[in-house]
Amino acid sequence: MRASDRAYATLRSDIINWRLTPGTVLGEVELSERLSVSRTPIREALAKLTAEGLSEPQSGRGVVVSEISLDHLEELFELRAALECKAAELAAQRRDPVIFLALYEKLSNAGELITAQDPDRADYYQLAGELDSAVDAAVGNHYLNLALKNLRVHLVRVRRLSKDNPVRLRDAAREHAAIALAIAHGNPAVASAATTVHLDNSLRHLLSTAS
Amino acid sequence: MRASDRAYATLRSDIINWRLTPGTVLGEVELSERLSVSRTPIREALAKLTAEGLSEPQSGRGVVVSEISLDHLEELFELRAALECKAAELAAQRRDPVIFLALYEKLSNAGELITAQDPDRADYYQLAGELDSAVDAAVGNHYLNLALKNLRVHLVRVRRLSKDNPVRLRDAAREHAAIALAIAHGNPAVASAATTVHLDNSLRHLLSTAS
DNA sequence: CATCTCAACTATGTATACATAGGGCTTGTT
DNA sequence: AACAAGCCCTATGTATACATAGTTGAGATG
Repeated sequence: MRASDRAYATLRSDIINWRLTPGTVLGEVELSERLSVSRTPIREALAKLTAEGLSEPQSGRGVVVSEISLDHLEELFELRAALECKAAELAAQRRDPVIFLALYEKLSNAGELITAQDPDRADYYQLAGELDSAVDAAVGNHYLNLALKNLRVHLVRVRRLSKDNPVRLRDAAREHAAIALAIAHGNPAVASAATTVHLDNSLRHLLSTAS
Repeated sequence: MRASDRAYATLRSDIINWRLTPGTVLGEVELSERLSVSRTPIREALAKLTAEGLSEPQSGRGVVVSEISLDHLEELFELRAALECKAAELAAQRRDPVIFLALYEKLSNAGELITAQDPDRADYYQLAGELDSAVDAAVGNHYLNLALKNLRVHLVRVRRLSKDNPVRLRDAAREHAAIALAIAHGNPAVASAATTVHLDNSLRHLLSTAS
C-alpha cells in the first residue's frame, strides 16, 4: 500500500472520529513526523481530504480541519433529502424485490440490535449501511452514488454532535423498514415520501438533542 | 499564482474543451515538460482532477482522462434532476423577487443572443450561467452548491457530444425564463416542475442529435 | 512459429534540499 | 504606553534525486 494512502486513511479516520477536532491545523511538517513519512505523501493526503471537504485551505496558508456545526446540519439535510429521495425513487423502479423484502425483515427486527452491550451501535449502523448499499446497487447510477458517498462522510461526522438514544434508534429502524418495504413494492412515490419523513424525524432529533 | 494552480487550470480547460480526449494518458513527465514545471505541481493538479472526476486512475498506474459517453448522459441527468429541482424549490422560498424578475426579462429576450455571429453561443451560455449563479446565491446552501458545481463540470463536457441548434436554444431560453418566473413568484412546486420539464427536453434533445 | 521468461527501461512513489512568502515578535519612536 | 515598522523564523511551494514496480520487448526453447 502507498504511504500517501495510509496517511489519507489515518487522517480521514481521525477527522471522522473527532480525534482531530474542527479547526485543528494540519501542518505538513508535524504530520510527516507523526506518521513517519515525508511531506510528499502528506501533501497528497491533505489534497484529497480538502477535495472531500473534510479540511479547508486556511487563508492561503496551510489547511485546517473543516468546521461542522448545527448551522451546517440543516444545509446538509437539504442536500441529503434531494439525493436520498431521488435514490429511493429510482431504487423502487429498478430493485430486486427479494433483496429489499429481506432487508425489510431484518430492519423490522432491528430493535433487538440496540442493546446496552453495544454502546457504539455498531450492529445497528451496519444494518443501516446495508440498506444504503442495497439502494446504491439498485439505482446503479455512478454519479448519484458518488454524490451520496461524498455526503455520507459529513453525515458520519455530524452524528457525534448529538447523543443517540435507544428510543429514537428504534423509531429510525422502523422508518428504514418502511423505506425498504416501499422499494420492495416498487412504489417510487411512497419510497420517496417515507425517506422524506425519516429525514425530517432524524433532523428534528439531532437538533433537539444536540450538545 | 501557484504553479500547481496554473497546471490544474490548464489541464481542466483542456479536458473540458476536448483538447484532451477521453482515454488520453496523463503522464507526469510528459506534462511537466509540456507545461514547464516540475512533477510536484503536476501531481497536485492530477490529484485535483481525479477528485473532480475529470480523470481516473488507470489500473494502479498513471491516470487517464475519464470517459464521457451517452451511457453517462442519462445517469448524469438523474443526478441533475435531483439537485436542480431541489435548488429551484429552495430558491423559490428564499429569493429576492427583483433579481429573478430581472432575469426573467433578460431570458425572455434571449432569442436575440443566438445569432450566426456567435457560433459558440458564449452570450447565451453566460446568461444561463447567470441564472445558475442567482439560484445558487438564493439557495445559500454550501453543500448543495458544491454538489451542483461538481456536476456542472461534467455537463459542460457533455455539451460537445451534440450539436446545439438555434431552435432548441431558443426553446431552452423560454424554459429558463419559466423557471426564473416561478422562482420570482415564490412558487416552489412550479419552479421544480418547470425544471423537470426543462431537463427532460434537454436530455431528449441531446440524445436525439448526439453524434 | 508461438509462447514463456528474463531483463532492461520507463514512469510513478518517496525523500529531501532549496526558494520564498507570510506571520510573529521585538524594538524604536511618538 | 501604544502603535508601527522591520527583521527573523517557520511553514509551504517547487525542484530534483533516488527507489521501486510494472510493462514491454527480445531472445530462447518447446
